[in-house]
Amino acid sequence: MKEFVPVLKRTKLFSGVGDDDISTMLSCLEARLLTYKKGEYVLRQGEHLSDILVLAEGRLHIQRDDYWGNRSILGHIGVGEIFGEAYVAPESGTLLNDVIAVEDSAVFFFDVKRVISTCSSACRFHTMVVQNLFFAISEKNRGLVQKLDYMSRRTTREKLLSYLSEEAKKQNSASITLPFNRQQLADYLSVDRSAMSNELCKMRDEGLLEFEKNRFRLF
Amino acid sequence: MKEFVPVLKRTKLFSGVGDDDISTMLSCLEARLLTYKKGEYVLRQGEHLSDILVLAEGRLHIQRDDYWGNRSILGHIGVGEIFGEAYVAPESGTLLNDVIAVEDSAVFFFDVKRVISTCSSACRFHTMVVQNLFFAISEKNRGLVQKLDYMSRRTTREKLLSYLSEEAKKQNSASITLPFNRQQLADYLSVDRSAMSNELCKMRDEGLLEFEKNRFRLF
DNA sequence: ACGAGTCGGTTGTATTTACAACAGAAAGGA
DNA sequence: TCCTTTCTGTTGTAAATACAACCGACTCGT
Repeated sequence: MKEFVPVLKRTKLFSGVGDDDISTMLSCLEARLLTYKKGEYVLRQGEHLSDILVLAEGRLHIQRDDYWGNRSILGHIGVGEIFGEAYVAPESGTLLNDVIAVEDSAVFFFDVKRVISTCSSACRFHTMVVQNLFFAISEKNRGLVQKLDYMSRRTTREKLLSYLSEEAKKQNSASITLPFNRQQLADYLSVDRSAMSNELCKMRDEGLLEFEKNRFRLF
Repeated sequence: MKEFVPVLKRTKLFSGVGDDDISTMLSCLEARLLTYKKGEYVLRQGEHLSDILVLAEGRLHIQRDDYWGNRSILGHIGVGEIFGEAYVAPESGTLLNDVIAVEDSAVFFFDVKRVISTCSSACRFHTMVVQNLFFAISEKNRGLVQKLDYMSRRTTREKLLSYLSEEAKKQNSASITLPFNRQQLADYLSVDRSAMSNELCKMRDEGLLEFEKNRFRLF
């Protein structure tokens, strides 16, 4: 478990906490480290959860199998990311998605009650971890609101424009580099890739923007 | 300010905290109470925010004016609700929406740094408030993920089915009562009302469900 | 240099949607 | 009761979308 302290140190959850203090907290929080082989389920839709999770090693997919068995991948979880935090409230409903290891992976489990109950003075940095957690969730929340904003637009063009103009605002420039290729962008905005590609070209022909690969410039 | 203690007592933020302790905490947290006339802005898109807000009195709209000045109402805030929590992280971006008073309103402002830094022993319940806040945001987070799930569907029918079946799961019955009328449901799912109405009737004719007003039964 | 695989753009068609306009039913107030 | 307003369903049309199929450019490993 100690071997992952350097990894934890770089996570949002333990940001600003020293190695020794992280080690101490792992015991204090009764952290558990579970490992998964490629293809195994880490979390299953419909379960209840009372732990905050942090990926220590490997890579995970967030996916959903709908009504008719169609599988869709909603997102990825990389090393150091926090997840599960949306389901740990006492009155919270069950998990809405599956989480699956796409590589051999290791996951830290922290009982949420221990995390948010500041304990004895032994953990000097416990308060900081609580704050880190709070801010991490807050930011995630904003990201979700943001995405909902894009997704609530009716047409592909509107979705693209709202996404691109927001990204331009964020990167503070009319020239922006997207973190997606076309397929990923289409997935993110929940539209058809070819229709989106088509729309992008129309917008370029109308002089609204230009692009090359994942670099865009807005006018 | 004290006059709103009974209101605060019933909020998620102060759930489980006694009247006297709430009064104490109002000072300790340096809470500010601001009032707004009908039509005034409480928050403006693009601003930064470092406070958690709780509506003490009145009613607010969350709205967005898009590119071309089209106004759309994204939601309502009722008495006792917490808002603003998605924007208070130090690295957080600016507000994504406007918040406007649709009635004369009163709003509590709590500086987030004070809220999540547990103070001296004077505030016995400070830890509980931090936990309350955490769980409130966690639940909000789940709600957003849920809505994203509906919205990521491509067709109106799929959106309806995912929403209705989830609601049936939540209400633990095939007969469910929706908290929306048709227009509100259409707004929630970001689809056209008449198209949705049409689709609902088609689904009824196909024997997938039946409904009367906002009572639905799934088959 | 070769072939496999990935990526982005294009096209055509069937499906789905938005939008506008209208009508009947229900609710609520004067 | 009558009038107004709100809610819901219906229809037609123009617009937008999904989907499938295909093509060329590019990358990468051998």
